[in-house]
Amino acid sequence: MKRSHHCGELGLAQVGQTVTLAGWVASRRDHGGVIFIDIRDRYGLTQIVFDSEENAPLHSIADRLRNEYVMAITGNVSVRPEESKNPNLPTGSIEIRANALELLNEAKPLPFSIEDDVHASESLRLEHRYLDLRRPRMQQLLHLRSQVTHLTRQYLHGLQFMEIETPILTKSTPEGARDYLVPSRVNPGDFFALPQSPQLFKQILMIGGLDRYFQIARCFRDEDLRLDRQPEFTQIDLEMSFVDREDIIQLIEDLIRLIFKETKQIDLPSPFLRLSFEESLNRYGTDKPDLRFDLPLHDLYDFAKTCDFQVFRRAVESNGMVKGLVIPKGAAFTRNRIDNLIETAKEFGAKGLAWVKINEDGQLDSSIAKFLNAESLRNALPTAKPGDLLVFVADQATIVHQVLGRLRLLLGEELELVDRTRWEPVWVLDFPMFEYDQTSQRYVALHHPFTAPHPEDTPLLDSNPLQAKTLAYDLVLNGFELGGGSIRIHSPRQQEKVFDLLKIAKVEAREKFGFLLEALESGAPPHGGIALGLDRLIMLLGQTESIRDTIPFPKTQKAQCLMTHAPSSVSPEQLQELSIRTTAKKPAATP
RNA sequence: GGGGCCGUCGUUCAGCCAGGUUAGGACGCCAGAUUGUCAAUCUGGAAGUCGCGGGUUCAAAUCCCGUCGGCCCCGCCA
Repeated sequence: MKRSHHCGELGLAQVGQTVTLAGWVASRRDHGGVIFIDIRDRYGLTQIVFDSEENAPLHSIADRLRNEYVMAITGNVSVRPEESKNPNLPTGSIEIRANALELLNEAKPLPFSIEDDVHASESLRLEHRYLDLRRPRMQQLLHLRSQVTHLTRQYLHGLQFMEIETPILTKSTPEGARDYLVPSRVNPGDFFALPQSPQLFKQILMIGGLDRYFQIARCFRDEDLRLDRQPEFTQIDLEMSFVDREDIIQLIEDLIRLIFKETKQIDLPSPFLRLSFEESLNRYGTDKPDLRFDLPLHDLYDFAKTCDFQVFRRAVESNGMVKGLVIPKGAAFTRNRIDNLIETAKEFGAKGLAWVKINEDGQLDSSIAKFLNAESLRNALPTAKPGDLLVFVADQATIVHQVLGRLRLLLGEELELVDRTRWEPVWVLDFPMFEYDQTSQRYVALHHPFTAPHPEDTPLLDSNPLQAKTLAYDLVLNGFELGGGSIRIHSPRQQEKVFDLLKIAKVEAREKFGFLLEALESGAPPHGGIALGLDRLIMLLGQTESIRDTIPFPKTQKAQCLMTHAPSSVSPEQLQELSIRTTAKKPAATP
């Protein structure tokens, strides 16, 4: 029995036809003389009727059907009695009156039932992912993912991009994330690394004259997991020659707008908003701002400089800052709630959190009342209204931004300031080239060491590297970093200078990136590119709360696969063949 | 490496704070009934070493310590 239709397509138009459907028993309602079976496949549900008066032998076979049995049925498409139509089901105005049934497979009782509002815990779902994947919601997300990669390929192919694969077994590089290592059997003691990104290879491709490259690239980073972070993830990775920053921004904006329009009928703004790194940090305390709500950080430098509150004055006098949030209707917060807010601020790294309530009558109620001059506070925060709560953090800039940036997000959620129907893409531009790392006493690249500086900032590499800005760009959507890229350095002299500044010794640079430096000396075109996090894009587009829902077989927070139980120990023979001895306490697997 | 929440029939929860009945509900499962359901219904039934180990106690799901696992966060993620 071969299926003639799928389970989501039959309607009144097919009434009278004999059809064959195949799928899983989604639900079974046994009324004695008549049995209703919902048959499910990827496309939908269709109700099958087994009537003992019409076909007694078949009815008694159907009596054996249980949830998730796999079957094929043949029958006639019939109009349902008017009062039995189901408006909630796309196929709800018809049913199939069965006249043949082939039981293709049985299923034992399941650990959880296949339904969209899952009651099962996520670990149970991951352990039995094959069942979880039968849920329409999971299938919908994977379909969305497939649609997005298809649109991307179509769009980029249309623009003369070539899809090119880069190695999965590659070279470990210093800096950046921890590498996943793969031992080389034929080179005892040597290791491949799985790529954190195809960065170097795509630059080499440009030098190779391939001009426009893209790849739906799997990337690996051996770092701890988060809600939006998996150790293996997928990037829409591309690189172009003879382009400037604007070309790439345009190209990506068009792609993202196309994806949102085609898959969700959402019109994203054109052009996307842009913020400099500095503006973003000053206003939102982060370089990945969620712009679905306002609640900006207010600078209180002038107020702090002249106020009587020592903590504030000392902060600005020692190169720190004082910033605050104006929390709408916050004056109604109980003392307890404010205390909790202070605790949270401390957890985020603040030494404390000063607060001022502006009561409805305009009177101030504050933890620092005796130091406050109401007049100068009003001047400093003209937008603050009666009924608001002001909170302040005084510290070094990084702390102030981190604490207030996170409080902003927290309050945005708690006070339901976030408009979930809004989509706020924003480019964050002009990142500094370097940060100074106190622990290692050296500069570190904010983006990566191949990022080109602004042409007008090039002299700063010699005079004041921390002031130099790059031609990097991050695309942020609703507070999630969707991707980032840059125009790359194509001059070998400039690349060496950056390695020098990063204190990557010449020998080391030659050893790790020698092929790149050499390639740069062989006629490298100006080039640049970007990588977009596909999983996060699907997570946002699909409006699901975890990146794991967008990946068919994700890892748990301990980077394990609950279904296959990977990673696992291997036999001593395997290890010996690879010239590897482990110091782990765990015994090796027995063969 | 650190902080927080959680772990009880197949599943999901209650019980734990204040130790003491036969550890209870719902869904699922099994059997029977049932010709218009679509969360079908009705009747009956089976099902739990309370994550694991140790301790306190006359007595531990409950209190204490450790450990394992899941999730969220910090660090980390150029």
